[in-house]
Amino acid sequence: MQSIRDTDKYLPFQSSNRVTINHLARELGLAKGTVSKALNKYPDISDSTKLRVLKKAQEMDYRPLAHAQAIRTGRIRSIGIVFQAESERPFLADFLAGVSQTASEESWTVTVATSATEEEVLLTMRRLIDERKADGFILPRTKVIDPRVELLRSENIPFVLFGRTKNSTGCAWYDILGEDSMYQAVERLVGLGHREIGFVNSNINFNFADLRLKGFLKALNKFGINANDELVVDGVMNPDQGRAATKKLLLLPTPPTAIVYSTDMAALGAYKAAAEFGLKIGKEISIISYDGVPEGAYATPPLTTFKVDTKRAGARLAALLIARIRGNAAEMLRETDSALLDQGQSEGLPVLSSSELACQINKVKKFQENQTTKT
Amino acid sequence: MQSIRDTDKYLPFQSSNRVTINHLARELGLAKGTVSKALNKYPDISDSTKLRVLKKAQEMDYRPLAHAQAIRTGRIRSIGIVFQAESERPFLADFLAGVSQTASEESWTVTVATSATEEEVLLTMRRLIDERKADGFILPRTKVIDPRVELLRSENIPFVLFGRTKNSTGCAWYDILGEDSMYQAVERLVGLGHREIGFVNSNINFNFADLRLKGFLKALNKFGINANDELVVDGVMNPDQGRAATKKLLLLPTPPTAIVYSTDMAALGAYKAAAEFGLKIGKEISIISYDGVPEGAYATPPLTTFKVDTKRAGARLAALLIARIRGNAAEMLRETDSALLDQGQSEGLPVLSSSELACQINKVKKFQENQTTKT
DNA sequence: ATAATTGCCGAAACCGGTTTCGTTAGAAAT
DNA sequence: ATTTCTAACGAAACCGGTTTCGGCAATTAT
Repeated sequence: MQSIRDTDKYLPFQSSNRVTINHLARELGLAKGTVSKALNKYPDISDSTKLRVLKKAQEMDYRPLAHAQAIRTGRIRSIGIVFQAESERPFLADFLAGVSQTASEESWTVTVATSATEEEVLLTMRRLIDERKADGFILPRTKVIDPRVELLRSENIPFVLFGRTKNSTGCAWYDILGEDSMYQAVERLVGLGHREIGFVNSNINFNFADLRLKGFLKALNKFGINANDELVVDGVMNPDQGRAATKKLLLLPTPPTAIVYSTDMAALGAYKAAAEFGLKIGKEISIISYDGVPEGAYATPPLTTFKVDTKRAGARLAALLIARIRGNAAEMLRETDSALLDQGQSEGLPVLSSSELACQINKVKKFQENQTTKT
Repeated sequence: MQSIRDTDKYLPFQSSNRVTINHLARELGLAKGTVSKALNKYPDISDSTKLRVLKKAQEMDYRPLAHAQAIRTGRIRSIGIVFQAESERPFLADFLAGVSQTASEESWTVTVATSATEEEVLLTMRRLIDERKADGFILPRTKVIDPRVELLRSENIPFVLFGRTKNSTGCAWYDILGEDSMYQAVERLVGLGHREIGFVNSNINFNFADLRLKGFLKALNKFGINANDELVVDGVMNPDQGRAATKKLLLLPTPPTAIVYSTDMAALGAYKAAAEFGLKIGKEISIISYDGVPEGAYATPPLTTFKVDTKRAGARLAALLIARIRGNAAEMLRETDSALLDQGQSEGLPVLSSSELACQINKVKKFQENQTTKT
């Protein structure tokens, strides 16, 4: 177990010429309690005194110590975010920029931590709660059933979800309607003439995966394409798995001429799978995905994807969380947004029918098998 | 100016079943001061009492409030990082993972903020200092002359640089020897037969840019290639500028057959420039760069780059900063590492000589000019 | 004119820790 | 036996804020 406190000696505490509330009070000839109340806009302080105090405070550049306030108020004005490492890479930078921008505007700060496993995430959150390093949490990557929500609910700590969840009582959230994007992706592909459309989904433990699948199926239904279980793969979280999933779909007797991916990370694997079969993306096989990670724009051909404004997401989440901590009801703090199509060149008219595609893939496969047996 | 405190009402402070030092003391039948001293390993507490207190503390799962300690000690056990938005995107995720991992292990936390401009960065740091939200700072992207260093030095706040700086008195740092990588890049290109080698550098305000240029020039000198000022461009910070810089180099009377880029972000622009001139990267034009951002691996052909272990960098920086805050001398806290070659396919034997390359580029240029005048 | 109310501020308690200083008991020294 | 140390702990001050409570003066109601 970690030691309760660092035992090492610290740098000598600088005598610190900080302006404290005592300095202010002395300078103003007021009791420090009065100064505090004036700054905190208590109703029992006259407007003239409030103004005088405020002016002096600015003049002396007084800023209260966050942790000195916290000891009484219990609030440190800090937003907590615990990331589970690796899995959320593409988001992070813009997301944090959004969060911390809003936080800064309100004189709040952002406390981040990363943990390798879900269990460690919970432990880290517990530590942050116990040490009061955060007043509330933003929870990225909501799961259908999310243990973090249970923890925070039981501890009565405010939180906001990035993504909806199954049991939403007491939950505030911000979410992008990924299911709509999946619907539009299918709509677009159908419009181009595709009829056999595959779907590569993420791990269905994540709530967004559940929703995106629903959006995909809804579109199939709408456009009179009967859903084929074989054309849906899930559990795909990275390019490697995306490559495998794509190959699996392409090796079907009736392969899809177009594939929708629930994330760019999965879709990036399609480029490698396509290359293995000698297929040109945007020609023999069309793909559309979701997220708008920068890697997609640098792939050849550029990936057509539904771009999420992650910075805005971070900003909104921070605002919602602060509102939540200030006592607004969770039910009033729910927002959604839409992802916007970022047109690349990874989808187009089907140049091959499904059976022609199967034929060509078979040819390449045979050829490759010959190659390997020869050597 | 931002209000000194939020005036809004907060959620009612939960009565909080936290175990405080008072509970512990009562349970043990000791004075709370004694308990505190035992936990902090004061010499005037007997070993048996220390042990008894420690056991009870673990048993009751006591964890001191960070900010309650801070009010007396002045230390909140938090590492501050202020990013300047946009410019440092590729690093962030892994970097933060490294920082926060080390921080967690020591029961520290990480406070991050982002600001748009350099000025705002300084203001944000000042706020974090004044409110004591951070005990020290990690400074990413060191400049040759860095105002953040001045600020922290004058305030006597501990800090660690990611990257060296000109005036290094009192500075601790961790850095990757980018100059060595630039040297090796040239060495590699010369080995392949290139003699006309360009260099696209970042903004020379950044210290790493200064060093990388030196490494590049050192290699030219070593391999008997005389440096040509026209072959060096600087101030390139993103793909767009990288494209422009690449075009500029390729349009020279004697264009380089290979170009070294100080960052991947710059090199990614080369793909577009090459496409415009109908040149294949890795064939007619060779490029090598530095950083190892994921976009590079998904470009076609994959970018050959010197990959930096950013997570390790973050981890080491956190460790160094904590050591610094604990009073170790800055001069003892200096580490460097090397980037490792991540072999792609963006460099190869020169298939065209410089003059042949110039010829081909001219042809394409003429053709394009005809096209535009026609329409 | 007196009583009740209100506006406004000071005094002091409080938050949960850390640190200083004093005290006591037992051991060692004389 | 008395004095002197010393080890080990308690009591209380302290850190920089917030919040409760009480009191005084001026206003309003009766």
